[in-house]
Amino acid sequence: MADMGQRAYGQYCGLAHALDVVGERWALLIVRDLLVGPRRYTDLRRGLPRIPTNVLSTRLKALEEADVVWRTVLPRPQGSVVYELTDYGRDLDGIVLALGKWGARTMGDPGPDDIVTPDSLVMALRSTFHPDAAATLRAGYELRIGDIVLNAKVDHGILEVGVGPLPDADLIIDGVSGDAGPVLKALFARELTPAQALETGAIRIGGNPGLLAQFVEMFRI
Amino acid sequence: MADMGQRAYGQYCGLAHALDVVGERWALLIVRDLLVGPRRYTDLRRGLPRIPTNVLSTRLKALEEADVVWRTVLPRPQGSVVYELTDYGRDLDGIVLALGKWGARTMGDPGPDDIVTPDSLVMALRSTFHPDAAATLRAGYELRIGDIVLNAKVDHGILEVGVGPLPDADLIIDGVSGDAGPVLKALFARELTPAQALETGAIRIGGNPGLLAQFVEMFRI
DNA sequence: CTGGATCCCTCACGATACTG
DNA sequence: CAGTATCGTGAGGGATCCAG
Repeated sequence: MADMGQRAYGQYCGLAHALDVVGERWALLIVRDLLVGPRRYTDLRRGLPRIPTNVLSTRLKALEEADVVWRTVLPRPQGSVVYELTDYGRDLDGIVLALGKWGARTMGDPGPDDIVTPDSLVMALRSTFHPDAAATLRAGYELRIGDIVLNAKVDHGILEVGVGPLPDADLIIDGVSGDAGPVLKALFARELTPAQALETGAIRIGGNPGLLAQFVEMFRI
Repeated sequence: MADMGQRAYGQYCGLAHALDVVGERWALLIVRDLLVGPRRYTDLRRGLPRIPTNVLSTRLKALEEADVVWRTVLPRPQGSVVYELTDYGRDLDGIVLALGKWGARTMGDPGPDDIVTPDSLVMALRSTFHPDAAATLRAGYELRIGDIVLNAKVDHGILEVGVGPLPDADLIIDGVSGDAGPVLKALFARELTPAQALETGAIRIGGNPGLLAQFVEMFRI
């Protein structure tokens, strides 16, 4: 803040101010992970392996000062530090989802060093969800992408996604290969039909197979 | 693009890719101005006085390559270069508006060197507009902020804003002083009532004064 | 082990001058 | 008008180190 004078955009404008707050490199990716839930410093590092630790701590401090992020020291038994979004920070939810959806439309195939993280997948599911295609549905899903396991519950147009398994899932979708990310993207972008994905072995399913077609219907890039 | 490998976020994620495209410094401010209309290189420089010219040309090239921006050379009589958004770029409209609205909520008072530009004001009006407060209204407005003149037309929940006067405006609002930006923000944030603004001389109005209260009703930070 | 701080190096950005 | 060229600086990248 103190040294922001030199790098400021010099405009009295809501967008310029927003970019002062969350426009710096890595900031919105930190927010993305915190939108999934409170995270510790080490969780954030794991979710953002390429972020330098000094940048992470600088961003967290700036976001805290801007009232986007909240830093809590858990009393006991761990005394550990937890970062979570403030109400103001949580108001970025729709923006992050929309920007992720916008970016997904021109996302090619992953580079050799590109990774997929649990938190980014949670947000990817949420950002591609079409409530109207789920208006009359109530079901639970478990997704396995590489070694990531997600749970998703749909209840009449409302989607909830989290990290971890769903024991009583109605449908289990298992992206078999290492490139399960592109497979999921191809399904959501309608470049691949569920039938093709099953035939080629790109995915395997468990539970009620009849739910797969509608599942894919609910998500669209 | 060629040298993006080093600076990439290393994540196969829609948001990360969006940030690769429009996440660099100045990029979204360029998009903001282009959302108002096609602009020439010099127009963009005027709207973003603090941007280094090499950064502007670098961004424009990258945005063009990412299919966000379109570069046209007008045939004649001017042969001048015009930048405009592609359909894909125009899909950022809602995101830019939402981010601007989000940022406006924590925007303090302008710094001594902060400026207000016509394009940023157009977007500020659009981002704070509440259609439901204008559902049954049809009216035209002319706003004068410093030496900036804007026109706004409301037609049953639809708002259109542009740069320039509106000869047959139903209401003319004139922010008198040099800090007309904060006055407008105070009005939209409900920190100042229209009556107070008139009494203190912060604004003057022409046309039908009865329209002022509803005008202020339509915009809210 | 978590939650950082510190160091060095490089390149993106900022400022300015200049050109077709 | 629409950029390119040049050069200095500081934010970001990468590795290591340290306190609780």
